[in-house]
Amino acid sequence: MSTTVHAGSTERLLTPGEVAALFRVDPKTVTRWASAGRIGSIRTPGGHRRFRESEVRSMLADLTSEATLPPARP
Amino acid sequence: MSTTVHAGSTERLLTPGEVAALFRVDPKTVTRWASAGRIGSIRTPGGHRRFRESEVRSMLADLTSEATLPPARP
DNA sequence: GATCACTAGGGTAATTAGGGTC
DNA sequence: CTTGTCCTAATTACCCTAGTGA
Repeated sequence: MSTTVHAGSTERLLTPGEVAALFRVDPKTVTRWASAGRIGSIRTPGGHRRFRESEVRSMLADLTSEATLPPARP
Repeated sequence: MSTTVHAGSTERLLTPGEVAALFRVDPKTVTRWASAGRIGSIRTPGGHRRFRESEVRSMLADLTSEATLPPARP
């Protein structure tokens, strides 16, 4: 089947180990995220998982979103 | 110059426990710093926090220059 | 065809988050 | 006002063996 895999697939896929290194977690944890549906995953014919780099980077963009810097007073 | 954050994915991350060990405080205290916006943090999909090593080192450097600087001698 | 690194899967400890209190 | 400690629930880390990927 020649599907339209040519257009938007310039997307780089990351392995569980690579994603784990970016988040500073164990590769098994990344697998658990995929099983829980917290992160999109693509399975190889053999059952291994691959993750979209753009999606992973979007999650990492959550920098300093804890507090909304209140008016600093001296 | 200031630290630019546009390529931050290659940044090494530290766990709350590691940061706590560096500052000699309780991990709970590190969590409070993050909640107060005193330190930047990245959240894993599971809700756990990760901290940038470079930022932590900068804060540690500030502590060193706080009172450990004797009169500079020529 | 054979080798090596990585991954899936399950099960059990260790960390962390969150609130409340001193 | 900041820190340390109490609790419970959730998330994560490390153990193993077999299969997949390159």
